[in-house]
Amino acid sequence: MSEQVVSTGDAMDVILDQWARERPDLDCSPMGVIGRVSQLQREVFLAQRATFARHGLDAPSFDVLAALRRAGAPYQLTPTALMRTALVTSGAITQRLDRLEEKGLITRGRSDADGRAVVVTLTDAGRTALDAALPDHLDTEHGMLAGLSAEEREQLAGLLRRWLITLGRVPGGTPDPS
Amino acid sequence: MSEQVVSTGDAMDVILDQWARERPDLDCSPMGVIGRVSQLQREVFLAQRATFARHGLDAPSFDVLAALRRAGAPYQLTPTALMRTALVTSGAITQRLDRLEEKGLITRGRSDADGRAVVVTLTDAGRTALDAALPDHLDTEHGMLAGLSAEEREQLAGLLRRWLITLGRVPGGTPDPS
DNA sequence: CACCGACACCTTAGGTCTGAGAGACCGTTC
DNA sequence: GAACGGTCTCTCAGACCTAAGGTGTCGGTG
Repeated sequence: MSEQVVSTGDAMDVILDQWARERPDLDCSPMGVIGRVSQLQREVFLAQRATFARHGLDAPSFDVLAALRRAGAPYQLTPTALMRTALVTSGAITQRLDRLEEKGLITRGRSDADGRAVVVTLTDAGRTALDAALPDHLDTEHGMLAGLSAEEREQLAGLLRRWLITLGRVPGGTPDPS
Repeated sequence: MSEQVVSTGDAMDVILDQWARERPDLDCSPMGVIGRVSQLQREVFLAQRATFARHGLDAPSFDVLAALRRAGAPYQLTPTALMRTALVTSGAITQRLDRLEEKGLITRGRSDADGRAVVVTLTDAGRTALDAALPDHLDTEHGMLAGLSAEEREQLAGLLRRWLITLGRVPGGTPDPS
Protein backbone atom coordinates (compact mmCIF):
# COMPACT_ATOMS: atom_id res chain seq x y z
CA MET A 1 0.00 0.00 0.00
CA SER A 2 0.89 3.64 -0.42
CA GLU A 3 2.72 2.62 -3.56
CA GLN A 4 0.06 4.39 -5.57
CA VAL A 5 1.38 7.64 -6.97
CA VAL A 6 -0.71 10.55 -5.78
CA SER A 7 -1.63 12.92 -8.55
CA THR A 8 -0.80 16.01 -6.52
CA GLY A 9 2.89 15.19 -5.99
CA ASP A 10 6.00 15.46 -8.12
CA ALA A 11 9.21 13.43 -8.31
CA MET A 12 10.74 15.34 -5.42
CA ASP A 13 7.84 14.44 -3.13
CA VAL A 14 8.65 10.78 -3.74
CA ILE A 15 12.30 11.34 -2.88
CA LEU A 16 11.42 13.28 0.26
CA ASP A 17 9.12 10.44 1.33
CA GLN A 18 11.93 7.96 0.83
CA TRP A 19 14.33 9.99 2.95
CA ALA A 20 11.70 10.45 5.64
CA ARG A 21 11.40 6.69 5.87
CA GLU A 22 15.11 5.86 5.72
CA ARG A 23 16.52 8.78 7.67
CA PRO A 24 13.72 10.26 9.79
CA ASP A 25 16.42 11.91 11.92
CA LEU A 26 17.42 14.31 9.14
CA ASP A 27 15.67 17.47 7.98
CA CYS A 28 15.65 17.11 4.20
CA SER A 29 13.35 20.05 3.53
CA PRO A 30 16.04 22.05 1.67
CA MET A 31 15.89 19.41 -1.05
CA GLY A 32 12.32 20.47 -1.70
CA VAL A 33 13.64 23.72 -3.09
CA ILE A 34 17.07 22.81 -4.40
CA GLY A 35 16.18 19.49 -5.98
CA ARG A 36 13.33 21.11 -7.84
CA VAL A 37 15.56 23.90 -9.10
CA SER A 38 17.90 21.29 -10.54
CA GLN A 39 15.08 19.43 -12.20
CA LEU A 40 13.55 22.57 -13.64
CA GLN A 41 16.87 23.77 -14.94
CA ARG A 42 17.21 20.49 -16.77
CA GLU A 43 13.76 20.81 -18.34
CA VAL A 44 14.51 24.37 -19.37
CA PHE A 45 17.83 23.38 -20.86
CA LEU A 46 16.33 20.62 -22.99
CA ALA A 47 13.52 22.82 -24.28
CA GLN A 48 15.93 25.62 -25.12
CA ARG A 49 18.29 23.26 -26.91
CA ALA A 50 15.49 22.10 -29.19
CA THR A 51 14.62 25.70 -29.97
CA PHE A 52 18.19 26.68 -30.73
CA ALA A 53 18.64 23.63 -32.95
CA ARG A 54 15.79 24.85 -35.16
CA HIS A 55 17.94 27.90 -35.88
CA GLY A 56 21.20 26.02 -36.37
CA LEU A 57 22.52 27.13 -32.98
CA ASP A 58 23.28 25.59 -29.62
CA ALA A 59 22.97 27.03 -26.14
CA PRO A 60 26.61 28.12 -25.70
CA SER A 61 26.57 29.88 -29.06
CA PHE A 62 23.28 31.59 -28.33
CA ASP A 63 24.64 32.75 -25.01
CA VAL A 64 27.54 34.53 -26.68
CA LEU A 65 25.49 36.00 -29.51
CA ALA A 66 22.85 37.26 -27.08
CA ALA A 67 25.45 38.93 -24.87
CA LEU A 68 26.86 40.78 -27.88
CA ARG A 69 23.38 41.74 -29.08
CA ARG A 70 22.33 43.00 -25.64
CA ALA A 71 25.42 45.15 -25.44
CA GLY A 72 24.01 47.34 -28.23
CA ALA A 73 25.76 48.85 -31.26
CA PRO A 74 28.50 48.30 -32.28
CA TYR A 75 27.92 44.88 -30.73
CA GLN A 76 31.41 44.43 -29.35
CA LEU A 77 32.74 42.78 -26.20
CA THR A 78 36.02 41.24 -25.10
CA PRO A 79 36.38 37.54 -24.32
CA THR A 80 36.84 38.47 -20.67
CA ALA A 81 33.53 40.30 -20.58
CA LEU A 82 31.83 37.34 -22.24
CA MET A 83 33.46 35.04 -19.73
CA ARG A 84 31.97 37.03 -16.87
CA THR A 85 28.43 37.11 -18.18
CA ALA A 86 28.46 33.48 -19.29
CA LEU A 87 30.03 32.28 -16.02
CA VAL A 88 32.42 29.89 -17.72
CA THR A 89 36.20 29.65 -17.88
CA SER A 90 38.34 31.45 -20.43
CA GLY A 91 39.07 28.18 -22.20
CA ALA A 92 35.37 27.64 -22.80
CA ILE A 93 34.98 31.13 -24.28
CA THR A 94 37.93 30.59 -26.59
CA GLN A 95 36.33 27.46 -27.96
CA ARG A 96 32.91 29.06 -28.30
CA LEU A 97 34.43 31.93 -30.23
CA ASP A 98 36.33 29.49 -32.45
CA ARG A 99 33.07 27.83 -33.42
CA LEU A 100 31.22 31.10 -33.96
CA GLU A 101 34.06 32.60 -35.98
CA GLU A 102 34.14 29.56 -38.23
CA LYS A 103 30.42 29.97 -38.89
CA GLY A 104 30.93 33.64 -39.69
CA LEU A 105 28.69 34.88 -36.88
CA ILE A 106 31.41 36.86 -35.11
CA THR A 107 34.84 38.28 -35.91
CA ARG A 108 37.88 38.63 -33.73
CA GLY A 109 40.18 41.62 -33.88
CA ARG A 110 42.90 42.93 -31.65
CA SER A 111 42.08 45.89 -29.48
CA ASP A 112 43.66 49.25 -30.30
CA ALA A 113 43.64 50.34 -26.68
CA ASP A 114 45.02 47.17 -25.13
CA GLY A 115 47.46 44.92 -26.94
CA ARG A 116 46.49 41.92 -24.83
CA ALA A 117 42.81 42.21 -25.46
CA VAL A 118 40.67 40.85 -28.28
CA VAL A 119 37.55 42.57 -29.52
CA VAL A 120 34.73 40.27 -30.53
CA THR A 121 32.25 41.77 -32.97
CA LEU A 122 28.88 40.43 -34.02
CA THR A 123 28.69 40.17 -37.81
CA ASP A 124 25.56 41.03 -39.77
CA ALA A 125 24.98 37.30 -40.18
CA GLY A 126 25.36 36.85 -36.45
CA ARG A 127 22.90 39.57 -35.63
CA THR A 128 20.45 38.22 -38.17
CA ALA A 129 20.74 34.72 -36.73
CA LEU A 130 20.22 35.95 -33.20
CA ASP A 131 17.28 38.19 -34.04
CA ALA A 132 15.65 35.29 -35.85
CA ALA A 133 16.10 32.92 -32.92
CA LEU A 134 15.21 35.32 -30.13
CA PRO A 135 11.42 35.46 -30.58
CA ASP A 136 11.29 31.68 -30.88
CA HIS A 137 13.42 31.42 -27.75
CA LEU A 138 11.04 33.70 -25.86
CA ASP A 139 8.06 31.72 -27.09
CA THR A 140 9.65 28.59 -25.68
CA GLU A 141 10.27 30.23 -22.33
CA HIS A 142 6.78 31.67 -22.23
CA GLY A 143 5.37 28.26 -23.04
CA MET A 144 7.24 26.63 -20.22
CA LEU A 145 5.71 29.11 -17.79
CA ALA A 146 2.22 28.98 -19.28
CA GLY A 147 0.97 26.66 -16.55
CA LEU A 148 1.49 29.31 -13.91
CA SER A 149 -0.63 32.43 -13.48
CA ALA A 150 0.87 35.86 -14.04
CA GLU A 151 0.80 36.43 -10.32
CA GLU A 152 2.61 33.18 -9.61
CA ARG A 153 5.27 33.96 -12.19
CA GLU A 154 5.85 37.35 -10.65
CA GLN A 155 5.98 35.90 -7.16
CA LEU A 156 8.44 33.26 -8.34
CA ALA A 157 10.71 35.78 -10.05
CA GLY A 158 10.72 37.89 -6.90
CA LEU A 159 11.63 35.01 -4.62
CA LEU A 160 14.39 33.83 -6.94
CA ARG A 161 15.82 37.34 -7.14
CA ARG A 162 15.80 37.66 -3.39
CA TRP A 163 17.53 34.31 -3.11
CA LEU A 164 20.23 35.27 -5.60
CA ILE A 165 20.84 38.52 -3.77
CA THR A 166 21.20 36.79 -0.41
CA LEU A 167 23.83 34.57 -2.01
CA GLY A 168 25.83 37.69 -2.74
CA ARG A 169 25.56 37.32 -6.49
CA VAL A 170 25.10 40.92 -7.45
CA PRO A 171 26.07 42.47 -10.80
CA GLY A 172 29.22 44.29 -9.75
CA GLY A 173 30.23 41.30 -7.71
CA THR A 174 33.74 42.54 -6.99
CA PRO A 175 34.31 43.59 -3.40
CA ASP A 176 34.41 47.37 -3.50
CA PRO A 177 37.47 49.14 -2.03
CA SER A 178 37.03 50.83 1.32
CA MET B 1 23.91 58.38 -15.54
CA SER B 2 22.04 55.27 -14.48
CA GLU B 3 25.30 53.40 -14.79
CA GLN B 4 25.37 53.10 -11.04
CA VAL B 5 24.40 49.60 -9.93
CA VAL B 6 21.36 49.71 -7.71
CA SER B 7 21.76 47.61 -4.61
CA THR B 8 18.32 46.06 -4.93
CA GLY B 9 18.91 44.35 -8.27
CA ASP B 10 20.62 41.20 -9.40
CA ALA B 11 22.44 40.19 -12.57
CA MET B 12 19.21 39.29 -14.32
CA ASP B 13 17.80 42.79 -13.73
CA VAL B 14 20.77 44.16 -15.65
CA ILE B 15 20.16 41.79 -18.53
CA LEU B 16 16.45 42.63 -18.60
CA ASP B 17 17.31 46.32 -18.72
CA GLN B 18 19.63 45.71 -21.65
CA TRP B 19 16.96 43.84 -23.59
CA ALA B 20 14.39 46.52 -22.78
CA ARG B 21 16.70 49.08 -24.36
CA GLU B 22 17.75 47.03 -27.39
CA ARG B 23 14.51 45.21 -28.11
CA PRO B 24 11.67 47.14 -26.48
CA ASP B 25 9.27 45.32 -28.79
CA LEU B 26 9.83 41.97 -27.06
CA ASP B 27 8.41 40.73 -23.77
CA CYS B 28 11.43 39.28 -22.01
CA SER B 29 9.73 38.73 -18.67
CA PRO B 30 10.04 34.92 -18.83
CA MET B 31 13.80 35.39 -18.53
CA GLY B 32 13.21 36.82 -15.08
CA VAL B 33 12.21 33.39 -13.91
CA ILE B 34 14.13 31.05 -16.20
CA GLY B 35 17.41 32.93 -16.20
CA ARG B 36 17.43 33.02 -12.44
CA VAL B 37 16.72 29.32 -12.20
CA SER B 38 19.77 28.68 -14.38
CA GLN B 39 21.96 30.94 -12.29
CA LEU B 40 20.77 29.43 -9.03
CA GLN B 41 21.27 25.92 -10.29
CA ARG B 42 24.85 26.84 -11.08
CA GLU B 43 25.45 28.24 -7.59
CA VAL B 44 23.91 25.17 -6.05
CA PHE B 45 26.01 22.88 -8.20
CA LEU B 46 29.26 24.58 -7.24
CA ALA B 47 28.47 24.55 -3.54
CA GLN B 48 27.48 20.90 -3.65
CA ARG B 49 30.60 19.95 -5.54
CA ALA B 50 32.79 21.48 -2.84
CA THR B 51 30.87 19.56 -0.20
CA PHE B 52 31.16 16.26 -2.02
CA ALA B 53 34.87 16.79 -2.59
CA ARG B 54 35.40 16.98 1.17
CA HIS B 55 34.14 13.41 1.31
CA GLY B 56 36.08 12.13 -1.68
CA LEU B 57 32.98 12.11 -3.87
CA ASP B 58 31.60 14.02 -6.83
CA ALA B 59 28.04 14.91 -7.73
CA PRO B 60 27.39 12.03 -10.14
CA SER B 61 28.69 9.50 -7.61
CA PHE B 62 26.66 11.01 -4.81
CA ASP B 63 23.57 10.86 -6.98
CA VAL B 64 23.91 7.13 -7.47
CA LEU B 65 24.82 6.36 -3.86
CA ALA B 66 21.92 8.45 -2.58
CA ALA B 67 19.45 6.70 -4.87
CA LEU B 68 20.58 3.33 -3.57
CA ARG B 69 20.48 4.51 0.04
CA ARG B 70 17.00 6.00 -0.35
CA ALA B 71 15.71 2.73 -1.77
CA GLY B 72 16.18 1.13 1.66
CA ALA B 73 17.59 -2.27 2.58
CA PRO B 74 18.98 -4.23 0.83
CA TYR B 75 20.08 -1.09 -1.07
CA GLN B 76 19.71 -2.57 -4.53
CA LEU B 77 18.60 -1.07 -7.85
CA THR B 78 19.13 -1.86 -11.51
CA PRO B 79 21.06 0.46 -13.83
CA THR B 80 17.82 1.22 -15.62
CA ALA B 81 16.17 2.38 -12.40
CA LEU B 82 19.20 4.54 -11.64
CA MET B 83 19.04 5.95 -15.14
CA ARG B 84 15.45 7.03 -14.62
CA THR B 85 16.00 8.78 -11.30
CA ALA B 86 19.25 10.42 -12.39
CA LEU B 87 17.80 11.55 -15.74
CA VAL B 88 20.90 10.62 -17.71
CA THR B 89 21.58 8.15 -20.49
CA SER B 90 22.48 4.52 -19.99
CA GLY B 91 26.05 5.19 -21.06
CA ALA B 92 26.43 7.72 -18.29
CA ILE B 93 25.16 5.24 -15.70
CA THR B 94 27.54 2.57 -16.94
CA GLN B 95 30.47 4.92 -16.48
CA ARG B 96 29.29 6.08 -13.07
CA LEU B 97 28.97 2.49 -11.91
CA ASP B 98 32.43 1.68 -13.28
CA ARG B 99 33.91 4.43 -11.14
CA LEU B 100 31.95 3.48 -8.04
CA GLU B 101 32.73 -0.20 -8.44
CA GLU B 102 36.43 0.53 -8.73
CA LYS B 103 36.27 2.49 -5.48
CA GLY B 104 34.48 -0.39 -3.79
CA LEU B 105 31.35 1.61 -3.01
CA ILE B 106 29.00 -0.60 -5.03
CA THR B 107 29.01 -4.10 -6.49
CA ARG B 108 27.45 -5.36 -9.70
CA GLY B 109 25.82 -8.77 -9.96
CA ARG B 110 23.54 -10.38 -12.48
CA SER B 111 19.90 -10.64 -11.61
CA ASP B 112 18.45 -14.07 -10.86
CA ALA B 113 15.05 -13.13 -12.16
CA ASP B 114 16.16 -11.47 -15.40
CA GLY B 115 19.26 -12.56 -17.27
CA ARG B 116 19.55 -9.19 -18.99
CA ALA B 117 19.43 -7.16 -15.83
CA VAL B 118 22.22 -6.16 -13.49
CA VAL B 119 21.67 -5.63 -9.78
CA VAL B 120 23.68 -2.81 -8.25
CA THR B 121 24.23 -3.14 -4.51
CA LEU B 122 25.55 -0.55 -2.10
CA THR B 123 28.52 -1.95 -0.15
CA ASP B 124 29.08 -1.25 3.52
CA ALA B 125 31.80 1.17 2.48
CA GLY B 126 29.38 2.85 0.12
CA ARG B 127 26.71 3.22 2.73
CA THR B 128 29.22 4.53 5.23
CA ALA B 129 30.53 7.07 2.73
CA LEU B 130 27.05 8.29 1.87
CA ASP B 131 25.86 8.50 5.47
CA ALA B 132 28.97 10.53 6.28
CA ALA B 133 28.43 12.95 3.42
CA LEU B 134 24.67 13.35 3.76
CA PRO B 135 24.53 15.60 6.85
CA ASP B 136 27.24 17.81 5.38
CA HIS B 137 25.32 17.94 2.13
CA LEU B 138 22.16 18.99 3.96
CA ASP B 139 24.09 21.62 5.90
CA THR B 140 25.28 23.05 2.61
CA GLU B 141 21.77 23.15 1.20
CA HIS B 142 20.36 24.65 4.36
CA GLY B 143 23.09 27.28 4.33
CA MET B 144 22.27 28.27 0.78
CA LEU B 145 18.68 28.88 1.78
CA ALA B 146 19.51 30.61 5.05
CA GLY B 147 18.89 34.04 3.56
CA LEU B 148 15.23 33.29 3.03
CA SER B 149 12.62 33.00 5.76
CA ALA B 150 10.92 29.69 6.47
CA GLU B 151 7.78 31.05 4.91
CA GLU B 152 9.60 32.12 1.77
CA ARG B 153 11.26 28.74 1.43
CA GLU B 154 7.93 27.01 1.74
CA GLN B 155 6.33 29.34 -0.77
CA LEU B 156 9.21 28.76 -3.15
CA ALA B 157 9.04 24.99 -2.85
CA GLY B 158 5.31 25.13 -3.50
CA LEU B 159 5.64 27.27 -6.60
CA LEU B 160 8.41 25.10 -8.01
CA ARG B 161 6.38 21.96 -7.41
CA ARG B 162 3.39 23.45 -9.15
CA TRP B 163 5.60 24.44 -12.05
CA LEU B 164 7.07 20.96 -12.37
CA ILE B 165 3.63 19.41 -12.30
CA THR B 166 2.33 21.71 -15.02
CA LEU B 167 5.27 20.60 -17.15
CA GLY B 168 3.95 17.06 -16.89
CA ARG B 169 6.95 15.83 -14.96
CA VAL B 170 5.19 13.55 -12.53
CA PRO B 171 6.72 10.45 -10.94
CA GLY B 172 5.17 7.88 -13.23
CA GLY B 173 5.83 10.17 -16.15
CA THR B 174 5.43 7.71 -18.99
CA PRO B 175 3.88 9.14 -22.12
CA ASP B 176 0.18 8.38 -21.99
CA PRO B 177 -1.34 6.10 -24.61
CA SER B 178 -3.47 7.67 -27.29
C1' DC C 1 10.66 -25.08 -30.47
C1' DA C 2 12.35 -21.70 -33.58
C1' DC C 3 11.39 -16.97 -34.40
C1' DC C 4 11.04 -12.04 -33.56
C1' DG C 5 10.24 -7.60 -31.49
C1' DA C 6 11.32 -5.47 -27.15
C1' DC C 7 14.43 -4.71 -23.52
C1' DA C 8 18.91 -4.17 -20.54
C1' DC C 9 23.39 -3.06 -20.47
C1' DC C 10 27.72 -1.93 -22.51
C1' DT C 11 30.84 0.19 -26.05
C1' DT C 12 32.57 3.77 -28.89
C1' DA C 13 33.06 8.27 -31.07
C1' DG C 14 32.45 12.96 -30.55
C1' DG C 15 31.49 17.22 -28.04
C1' DT C 16 31.83 20.83 -24.26
C1' DC C 17 33.55 21.99 -20.15
C1' DT C 18 37.22 22.67 -16.35
C1' DG C 19 41.83 23.46 -14.44
C1' DA C 20 46.48 24.35 -14.98
C1' DG C 21 49.75 26.70 -17.31
C1' DA C 22 52.22 29.34 -21.21
C1' DG C 23 53.02 33.57 -23.79
C1' DA C 24 52.24 38.29 -24.57
C1' DC C 25 51.19 42.78 -22.86
C1' DC C 26 50.03 46.64 -19.41
C1' DG C 27 51.06 49.92 -15.77
C1' DT C 28 53.75 51.02 -11.91
C1' DT C 29 57.91 51.25 -9.38
C1' DC C 30 62.62 51.89 -8.50
C1' DG D 1 64.42 52.21 -18.68
C1' DA D 2 64.53 47.73 -16.59
C1' DA D 3 61.99 44.91 -13.56
C1' DC D 4 57.82 43.30 -11.51
C1' DG D 5 53.15 41.78 -10.48
C1' DG D 6 48.82 41.61 -12.63
C1' DT D 7 45.87 40.88 -16.74
C1' DC D 8 44.25 38.88 -21.24
C1' DT D 9 43.94 35.16 -24.30
C1' DC D 10 45.00 30.74 -25.85
C1' DT D 11 46.55 25.73 -25.38
C1' DC D 12 46.23 21.14 -23.70
C1' DA D 13 45.03 17.14 -20.94
C1' DG D 14 41.41 15.09 -18.39
C1' DA D 15 36.48 14.44 -16.99
C1' DC D 16 31.74 13.65 -17.98
C1' DC D 17 28.14 13.49 -20.95
C1' DT D 18 25.22 12.28 -25.25
C1' DA D 19 23.93 9.60 -29.30
C1' DA D 20 24.22 5.66 -31.87
C1' DG D 21 25.09 0.99 -32.29
C1' DG D 22 26.26 -3.90 -30.61
C1' DT D 23 25.46 -8.15 -27.77
C1' DG D 24 22.83 -10.97 -25.12
C1' DT D 25 18.26 -12.05 -22.95
C1' DC D 26 13.17 -12.18 -22.40
C1' DG D 27 8.48 -13.51 -23.65
C1' DG D 28 4.89 -14.29 -26.69
C1' DT D 29 3.61 -16.57 -31.26
C1' DG D 30 2.83 -19.82 -34.84
